Amino acid sequence: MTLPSTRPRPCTDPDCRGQHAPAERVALAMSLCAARGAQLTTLRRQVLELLWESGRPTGAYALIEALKLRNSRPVGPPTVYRALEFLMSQRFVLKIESRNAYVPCAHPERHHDCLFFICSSCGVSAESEDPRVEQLLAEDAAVLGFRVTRRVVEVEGTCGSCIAADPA
Amino acid sequence: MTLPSTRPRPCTDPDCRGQHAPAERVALAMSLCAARGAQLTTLRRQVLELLWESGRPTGAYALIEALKLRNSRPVGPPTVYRALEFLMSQRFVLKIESRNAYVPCAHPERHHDCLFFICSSCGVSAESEDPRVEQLLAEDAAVLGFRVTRRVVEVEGTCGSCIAADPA
DNA sequence: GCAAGAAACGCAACGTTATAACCTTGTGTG
DNA sequence: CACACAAGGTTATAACGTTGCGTTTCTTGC
Repeated sequence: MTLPSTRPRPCTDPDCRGQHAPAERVALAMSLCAARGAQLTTLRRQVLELLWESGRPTGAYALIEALKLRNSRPVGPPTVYRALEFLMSQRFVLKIESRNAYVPCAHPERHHDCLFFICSSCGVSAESEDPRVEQLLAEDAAVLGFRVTRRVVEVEGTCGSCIAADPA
Repeated sequence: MTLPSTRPRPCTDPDCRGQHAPAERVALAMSLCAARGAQLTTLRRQVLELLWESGRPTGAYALIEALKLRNSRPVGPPTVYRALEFLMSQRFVLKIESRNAYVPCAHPERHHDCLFFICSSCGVSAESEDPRVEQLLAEDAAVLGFRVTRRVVEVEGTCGSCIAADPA
């Protein structure tokens, strides 16, 4: 399987002035790694590039297929999962739990919780954030005496483009 | 594998006056099915009972094992997945996406979105709801022109009991 | 430069979660 | 009885993820 053709992912952050072309995002990851003393190896960089080029949540096995095409030498599941683990530890990538798929994070330099809108029709996901939601979840957790380590917020539905294309 | 012993699941809804013992919950499901013209067959009822008795998110294959013990006659994965699909369609059960596991819903009679707090330490999940979160997500979706069909909100962390037991 | 240790990667096998495809059974209806 | 239909059984396989271990590559202190 080949990954879908390059498609810029929109940033839904109204304050965002960043460049979200794959090259810029990978360059940001490289500079963050340098600052953090982490190694963005060739393999890890390739996985991140593929995720940016895909434009939609992509499964680990699709990445394996794409790496095979790009590299001639095939890689196994553990290799890709380790790369994903690293990229997630650096917050360059996040997992969409409801899809068992992975997406690049537009703003790894900022520490925030992401919020995803995933289109059931075309498969594209839009990354967003809403500090008000984070705040409410923190309040609800406090009431329960619950210490939060991670938030998963995924909204499924139909994106504007698909509604326009097929107003069912 | 046997399921964990019976453990009442707390309802975090402050307005709740319902009885959450497994028997009461299953009885509610039966009456809702009667009203809806849906069939809560023996198998489907057993799966729902097991989920209520488990007290924590339970995987499909654990349910298969538990059904084997309870029934002598083993059931295959498709059978259990079909039962879960039915129970989810009736809103008696929800899936915890970040765990690939299933939990019974305390209030299938009300149409609402659930919010889960899942303890990484003991595995217990607390079901909650917060209309304010639903509202904010609806607003964010509207800005994107996105039509929502489902919300997944799962908060991972450490529950109060585990913090008290091991204040690391 | 070079040895020692750590980090990353390759590989085979395996474990877990979920679905496809097809068949059987039971039940209600004309 | 013939038929339609919903539910469940059976087999196989797809899809997702991990363990264990050996090898390579990179870094670091001398």
